[in-house]
Amino acid sequence: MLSKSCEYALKSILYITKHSKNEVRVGAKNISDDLGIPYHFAAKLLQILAKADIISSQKGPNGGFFLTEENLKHSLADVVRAIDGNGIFVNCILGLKTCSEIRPCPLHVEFQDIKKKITRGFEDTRLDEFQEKLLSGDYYLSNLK
Amino acid sequence: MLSKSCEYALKSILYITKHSKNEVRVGAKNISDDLGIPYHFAAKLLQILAKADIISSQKGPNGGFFLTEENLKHSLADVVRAIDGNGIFVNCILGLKTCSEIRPCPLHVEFQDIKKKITRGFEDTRLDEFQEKLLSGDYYLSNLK
DNA sequence: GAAATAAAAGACTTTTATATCTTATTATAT
DNA sequence: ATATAATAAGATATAAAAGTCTTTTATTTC
Repeated sequence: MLSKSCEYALKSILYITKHSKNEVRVGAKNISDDLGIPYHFAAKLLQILAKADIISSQKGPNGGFFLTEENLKHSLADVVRAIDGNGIFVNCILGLKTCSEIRPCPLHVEFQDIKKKITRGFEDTRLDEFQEKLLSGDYYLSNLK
Repeated sequence: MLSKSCEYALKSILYITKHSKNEVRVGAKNISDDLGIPYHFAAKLLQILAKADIISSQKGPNGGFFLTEENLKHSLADVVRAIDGNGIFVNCILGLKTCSEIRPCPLHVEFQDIKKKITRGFEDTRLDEFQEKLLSGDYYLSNLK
C-alpha cells in the first residue's frame, strides 16, 4: 500500500508530533533509534520533509527537527504526497494511465469511492488535532518500532 | 497499491471473463497481445491462477484458459490473494507486525475501516455477476492495454 | 574564535521486484 | 504422426527501492 520509505516518514512524523510540543527539537538519531529506522535513511527522509516545509529543522548543537504552528497544520496526506507522491490517491487500480471518467476501466467506478475514502483517511488526520490525542495517551505510540 | 503482477492478473481475469462465455478458451498469446503483457510473464501468472483453481486451462490445440461455473464464483479478491497475498486487506498501514486490536498503532482504528472497504471492494466483484455487465457493455474493456 | 554538534547533500552499494528470454516437457486435437 | 498450446524451470537483465557511507555546511556553546 505505502512504500517502506513512506511508512518510516509517517512514523517519524508521529514521533516528532508526540515529542515536539512547543517546538522542542528532536534529533534524527533519537528518531532512528527509537523507531528502528536506519539512521542515514531516516535523515534522508527528514530532509525531504523539511524541504517540503512539512517539518522544520535547526542545525548545530541542540538542533534537530521540530514542528511549528504552521507545520502542525499539515495532514498525513501531505507526508504521503511528499514521499510517495499522489499516486495512491488517484491512480487507476489496474494501473492504466488512460483510465478516466471519460474512458473508465471496468473497475473505475467501484474503486473511485475507495480512493476517496483513502484520501479522506489520510487528510482527516491533521497533526495539530492529532497531537492532543497523542499527548493525552488516547493513542499508542509505544510500539512504533 | 497493487503489484504490477497483480494488475496484470486482474486485467487477464477481466479479459477471460469477457471473452470466455460458456467456457470458450482463450490463449495466453491473445491475452498477452491484447493487454500488452509480456507473453512469458502473462503465462506465468496464468499458471499461478490455474493452480489456485481460479481459472481453468486446457492444453493442446484449441486449448487455452477459460472459466467454469465454479471459477466464475470467484471474486477479484481471490485473484489479489493468489498473486499478492492477503497483506493489502489486513496489514498495518505503518507496516507494524505487532499492530493489533490489543496493541494498535496510532492509526489503527482509522484505517481498519479503510481496509474493510478495500476488502469489500474486491470481494464484491464476483466474476459471474460481473460477466453479464461486461458482455452487455456496461463497462469498458477496450482500453485495458 | 575554536570545538562540538547535528543537519544537508550526494555518491555509492545492496536488495528486491519486475521483466525477458530460453529451453524443454506434456497433453490433445486433427 | 504432427502441430498446437499449456506447463514448467531457470537463466539473465533491468529498474526501482532500500540502505550505507563520506563529506560538507550551519549553528550553538564555551
